[in-house]
Amino acid sequence: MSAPVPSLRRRPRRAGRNRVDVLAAAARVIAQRGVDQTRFADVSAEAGVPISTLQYYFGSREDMIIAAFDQSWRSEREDLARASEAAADPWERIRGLVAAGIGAFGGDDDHRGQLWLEGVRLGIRDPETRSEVLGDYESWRRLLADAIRDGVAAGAFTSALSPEEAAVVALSMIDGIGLPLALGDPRLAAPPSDASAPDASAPTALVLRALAVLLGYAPADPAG
Amino acid sequence: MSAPVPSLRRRPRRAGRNRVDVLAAAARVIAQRGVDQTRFADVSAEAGVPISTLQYYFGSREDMIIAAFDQSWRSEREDLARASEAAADPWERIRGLVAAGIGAFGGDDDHRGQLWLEGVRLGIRDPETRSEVLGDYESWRRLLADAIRDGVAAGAFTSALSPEEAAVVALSMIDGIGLPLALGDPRLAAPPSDASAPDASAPTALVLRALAVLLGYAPADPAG
Amino acid sequence: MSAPVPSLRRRPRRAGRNRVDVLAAAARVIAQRGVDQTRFADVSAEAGVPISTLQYYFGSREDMIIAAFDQSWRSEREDLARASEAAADPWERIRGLVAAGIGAFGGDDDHRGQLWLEGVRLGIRDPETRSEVLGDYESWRRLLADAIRDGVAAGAFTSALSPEEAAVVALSMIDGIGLPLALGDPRLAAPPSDASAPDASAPTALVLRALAVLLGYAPADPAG
Amino acid sequence: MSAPVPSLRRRPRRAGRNRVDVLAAAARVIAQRGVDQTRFADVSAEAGVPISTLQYYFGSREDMIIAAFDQSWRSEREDLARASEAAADPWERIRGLVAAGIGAFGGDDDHRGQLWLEGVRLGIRDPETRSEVLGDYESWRRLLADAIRDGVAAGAFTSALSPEEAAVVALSMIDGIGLPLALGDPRLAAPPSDASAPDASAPTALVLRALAVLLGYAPADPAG
DNA sequence: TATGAATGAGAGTTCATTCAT
DNA sequence: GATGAATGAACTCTCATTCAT
Repeated sequence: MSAPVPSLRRRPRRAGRNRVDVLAAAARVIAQRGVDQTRFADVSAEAGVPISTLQYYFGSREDMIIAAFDQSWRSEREDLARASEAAADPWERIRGLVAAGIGAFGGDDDHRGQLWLEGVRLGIRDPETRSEVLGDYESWRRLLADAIRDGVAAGAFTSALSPEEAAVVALSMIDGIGLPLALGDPRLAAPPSDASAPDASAPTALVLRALAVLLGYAPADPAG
Repeated sequence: MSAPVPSLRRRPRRAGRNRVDVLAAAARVIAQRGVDQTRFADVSAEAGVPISTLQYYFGSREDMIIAAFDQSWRSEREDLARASEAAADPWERIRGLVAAGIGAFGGDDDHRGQLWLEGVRLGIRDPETRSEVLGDYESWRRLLADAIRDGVAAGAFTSALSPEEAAVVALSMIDGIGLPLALGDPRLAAPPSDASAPDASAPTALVLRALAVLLGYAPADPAG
Repeated sequence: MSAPVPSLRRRPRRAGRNRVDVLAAAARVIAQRGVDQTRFADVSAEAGVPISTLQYYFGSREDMIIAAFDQSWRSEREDLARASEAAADPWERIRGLVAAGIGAFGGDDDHRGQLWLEGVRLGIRDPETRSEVLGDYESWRRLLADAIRDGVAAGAFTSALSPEEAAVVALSMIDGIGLPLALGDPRLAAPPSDASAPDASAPTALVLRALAVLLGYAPADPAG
Repeated sequence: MSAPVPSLRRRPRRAGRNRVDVLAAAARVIAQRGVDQTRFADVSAEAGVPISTLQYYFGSREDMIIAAFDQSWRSEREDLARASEAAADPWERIRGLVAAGIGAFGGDDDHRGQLWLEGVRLGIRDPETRSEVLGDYESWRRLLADAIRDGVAAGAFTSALSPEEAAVVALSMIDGIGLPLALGDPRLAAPPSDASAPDASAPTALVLRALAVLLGYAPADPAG
C-alpha cells in the first residue's frame, strides 16, 4: 500500500521505469483482490500514482490488467529459464521445480499462486489470456519433462509413463495441491504444526515422495 | 437486541421450490460468468424472475451467491455419498471418483468444474466460504482414502504413502489436471483427436495410470 | 431552475406525469444551453429530479435528448393542427403562421426557436432527427400552401409561384429572419425602439409585406 | 501590472503560415463535427499537428475555436468584397450573391453553410461571437441593398420595400432555404433529379424567381 | 408474497490543461 | 518555438439497494 521508494540513482529517460513499478503494483492488487475486484483506485493507491496516469499509461482498466499479466508471465518465464540451467542432477532439478511451484501458493508476501489462479480463471473466458496460460503450462512441463528424460537416460528413474506424461502428472500434483494450500488447508500442514499461515514444506515433501514412487526413484530421502 | 419474532409458519412449498430453481439458475450464472461478474440482472434473466424478487428471497447479492454455493455443495455432497456406495471394488471406486472429478471440467453443459474453481477462489478471500470448500476437499479425500485403504487391506494395492496421503495426492492430480482441461489444453487431448471441446477421457486415463503406479496396482489395463 | 410545483390533484398512476415534466425541463435546458452542453446534471437541476432517475427514465443521455425532441415535435404538430382550423380567411391564416413562426425566436421565455435550431443542427448529422425535422418542415409548408391555394382560389392572391413554391419561400423567410432576430439583430428592431430584447413585431411585419407583394395581395395594410 | 515585454521580432513567417493552415483545419472540423464536438484531438488529427502545439498556438480550446471563426469571417468578408466588384448589372449581382449564399449549404466538400450555422448558434449564447455574426449579416445585406438600390435607380426594379428592407428579406430567403437544403430536403430537389446529395440549383432558382417578383424585375428568365 | 419505481454510491473514460524539457 | 508526460475535473453509466404498494 505504501508508495514505492524511488531509486535515487539515475532516473530513466521517460515513462518506463515507473511503468514497470506500476505493473508490479497492479499484479499485487490483482493477486490480493482478484482480477474483477481490481479497480483503478486500488492500483492507484498501491502504486502511489494518480488514476488518470494509469489510464494514460495503459489506456483502459482491461489493458492495464492484461499488461500486468504480461509482465508477470514474462518474468516467470525468465525465472524458469534461469532455473533450468542451475542444477545438474535430474532429481535435484525436479525438487527445485516442485518446491518453486508449490511455494508459489504458500507465502504471505508471495502472491504468485493467487496471480496464477487469476490467470487460469481469466483464461477460461478470455482466449488471449488462455494461450498465455497454456504457454506457461508448456514451459513448466518442458522443464519437468527434460529433467525426467535426463533421469531416465541416466538410469536414475524408471517410469511407466513417458517423460511428457509424467511431466503432465507432476505439474498437476503441484497445482492441485497448491490450491488447498492457498486455502490454508490444515490437512496439508506438517503434523505437529497447526499454524494457519500456509506452509509449503509438508505438501512439497508429500508431492516429492509421490513423484519418487511414480518415477521409480529410490534414494534414502527423496524429499530431503 | 432481540431478534424479530420469526413467523412460525413453515415457508410454503411453492416459494421453496422456486427458490431452489432460482439457486440453480444462479449457480449456472456463477459458473458461466464468474462470481464477480454475476449480477442480479443476470440471474434474473436466467431464472426468469424479477430482480426485486431475488432480493426478497435472498436479501443481498452476496447472500444470493453464498446461498447458491451452499446449495451446490449440498448436492455435491449427496452425489458423493451416493457414489461411495455404488461400487464395491476399490480400484473401481477410485476409477469412478477420478472420472467424476475430472469430468467436472470437461463438459460443455457441465459447469461443475468452473463452479468449484469459483468456490476455491472465493474461499481464498472469504473465511466462511473457505471452510465450506475445505469440507468439500475432505469429503473427496475421505472417499478416496477409504477406497485406497480397502485396496491395501485386500492386498490389491501396496502404497509407500499412507491412504490419507495417497488420497491427498490423488485429489491433487484430479484438480490439477482439471484446470488445463477446462482451458482446452491441446496437450491433454487424446493423440488422434484434436477437438477443441475439452475431452476428459485422455486425462482421466493418464491420471489412472499414474495412480496405478502410485498405489502399486498392476492389472492389465488400469484405465480400462 | 426551480422544481416544478406538483399539481396536488390526482397523481397519475405511475411514472408518466413526471416524465412529461422532466421532458419539458430537458427541452428548456436544450434550448438554453444547446444539445451538446446539456448534461444530466443540468436537467436534474432544472427538473428537480436526481440524475439516476433521469437515467432510469430514459436510459442514456442521448435517449433523453431524443425523447425531449420527440415530445417537442409532437406538441408542435398538435399546435399547428389546431392553428390550421382556427382562421378562415387565407391571409389571416398566413398572418397567424408567420407571427407564430417568427415569434418563436423572439420571446425571453419562449425558446421554441432555439430548440428548433438545435433540432436542425442535430438533423444535419443524425439521420433519425433529420427525418423528424423534415417532417416538421412539411407540416409548416402544408399549412402555408393550403392557405395560399385557398387565397388564389378565392381570387385574393395572384401568385407567379405555385402555392407549394410560395410556401417554401414563405417558410424560408420566417426561419431566415428568425435567426438574426434570435441574435438580437438591432437592424430588425422597429425604428424608434432599440431594446436589446428581441422583438418579433417588426420582422413579422416586414415578412408579411414581402409576402403580400409575392402573393399579389394588396389590402390597405397587409401586416395589420 | 506591467505586461510582459513582448518580443519585438515579428512572428516568423513559418509559424504564421502553419497557424493559418491549422485554423483552416480547425474550421473544417468545426463544420463537420460542430463546435461543441470539436476536440483538440480532432483538430490535431486533421491538421497533423500535436495537441500541445495547438495549445501553444492558441492557448485554450475556446480561443482556438474563436480564432478559427475569426479567420473564416475574415476570408468571407474578403470574398464578398471581391464579389461585389465583379458584376455590373444589378440583377446579375443579386444572382451571384444568392447563388453563393445558397451554394454554401449545398456542397459535399463545401462546409461554409455548416460553419455559418455553428457561428449563429454560438452567437446566440456568446456576445463576442454575436457581434461578429451580425457584422457578417450586415456585409451581406449591404451588398444586396446596394445592388437593389442600383437596380431601382436604373429603373430595372420597382420595389414596394426599401432597398434595405428588401435586402433583409432576400438574405432571409437565402439562409432560410439553406437549412433544409443542408438537411437534404427532397422537396428542394429539382423535379427530375432525386439525388440525395444536396443540389443548390433548384432552391437557388426558386429564390431568384421570388426575388424577381418582390423587386418587380421581369425578364424572360429571372433565374437564368 | 411479490414486484415495479426510484435513487445513491462507485467506477471507467474523456479531455483540457499544466509542466518540464 | 515546439512537444511529450502527467494529472485533475467532469461526466456518463452500471448496479445494488430502498421504498411503496
